[in-house]
Amino acid sequence: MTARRSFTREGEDQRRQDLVDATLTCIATLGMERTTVREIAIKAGVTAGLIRHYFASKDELVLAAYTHYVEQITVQSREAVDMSAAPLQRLAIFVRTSLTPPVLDQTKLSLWAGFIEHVRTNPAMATVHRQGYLASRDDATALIGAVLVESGQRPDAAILRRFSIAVNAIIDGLWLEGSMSPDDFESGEIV
Amino acid sequence: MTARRSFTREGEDQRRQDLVDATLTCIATLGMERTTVREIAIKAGVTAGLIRHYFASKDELVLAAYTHYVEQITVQSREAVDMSAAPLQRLAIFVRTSLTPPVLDQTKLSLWAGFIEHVRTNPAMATVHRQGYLASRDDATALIGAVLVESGQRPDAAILRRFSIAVNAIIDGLWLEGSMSPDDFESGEIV
DNA sequence: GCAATTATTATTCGTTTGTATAACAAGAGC
DNA sequence: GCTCTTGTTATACAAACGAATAATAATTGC
Repeated sequence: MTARRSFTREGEDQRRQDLVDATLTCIATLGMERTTVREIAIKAGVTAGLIRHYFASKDELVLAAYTHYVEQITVQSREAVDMSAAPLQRLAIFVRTSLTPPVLDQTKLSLWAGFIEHVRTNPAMATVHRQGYLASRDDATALIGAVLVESGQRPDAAILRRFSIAVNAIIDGLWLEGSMSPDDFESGEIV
Repeated sequence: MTARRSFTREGEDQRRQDLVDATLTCIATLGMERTTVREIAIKAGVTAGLIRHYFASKDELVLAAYTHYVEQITVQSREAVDMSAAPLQRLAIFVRTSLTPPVLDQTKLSLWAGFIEHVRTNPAMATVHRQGYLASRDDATALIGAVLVESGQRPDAAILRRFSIAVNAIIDGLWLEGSMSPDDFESGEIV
């Protein structure tokens, strides 16, 4: 009588990844408040109950999604940089990558904002965040150090630290403004 | 039988302000997700039903809270600046004010992040946000323009625009990093 | 092919949410 | 002191949430 939905069994890794992707899409488009397990399930093309089969709780799924998000960012920025040539050029590419789509994107901002609250209150989220941030700053520090060496200066640790913080801050700030009100800037003006 | 809570009648303006303040405190400490009308009511020292007597919906209360928040920021930064002397010094104070407590504060970041989602999806919130942002940039533009004039340069509109965007971005970026991981910076290092 | 396994669907549960309504009591006007 | 207004409390309600359980069908191993 009650015609059941037909379904196919994906592999475990595939399903988990589908659910993580659906979660990220959901947070980015709807915001964290309206990201419910039912909405995630719809986006992933499954029913809500399945989520509990792969993740013990919604919080655990969100943590997995955040972890994937952070990893993706660091991997992407490294991939964009490492094959190129001169130090200054590498730094320029690093900046450009951070300030053009798909990194510069309004939905990415929503994603980021949605995670913030959890980062502040959930220790596991905080750990993931911290590691991602430090990795990103290490990358920036290495790039800047290479530029300084190239220009003949000796990379003093304190100065290097200040430079990398400043570069990171400028990128973050421009990213923030660019993502928040994209209509206020012409294409390419930010870079 | 049913001993009722005793209460006193505050004036209308006072009550509305109390509810707005309680809402801001709630979002800042608990995050937007856990900011419920009941929690707000507890923080304001009233029962949940009263909220509907002053605000047609929770969304309307959140909008009122955001409006108050934006106004407070612009007023505070203007108050800190306008009495002082030389243009360059005024700009320095403007920057310093933006990067020291109470503006630089972890809970302020939560507040800000909590509002973001609503700004993107709620037109009324978007309007308030846009006006606040433009006002802030106008202030920065005026300060920078004065500095340029003082240093003998003629304030070209395009250059001025770029400078003010850059200053705003740096402030925002440093504010972001300082608010997010306060332990990573020594006191005063950011400024 | 057939039986065992388990990934997936379907349904249910208790709680919490925003909102609506009813009951009451504090303060104002006379 | 009494009545009237309305700010405030208390209760109720439907919807939605995360989670738990039961039922079923797709796949695997033989």
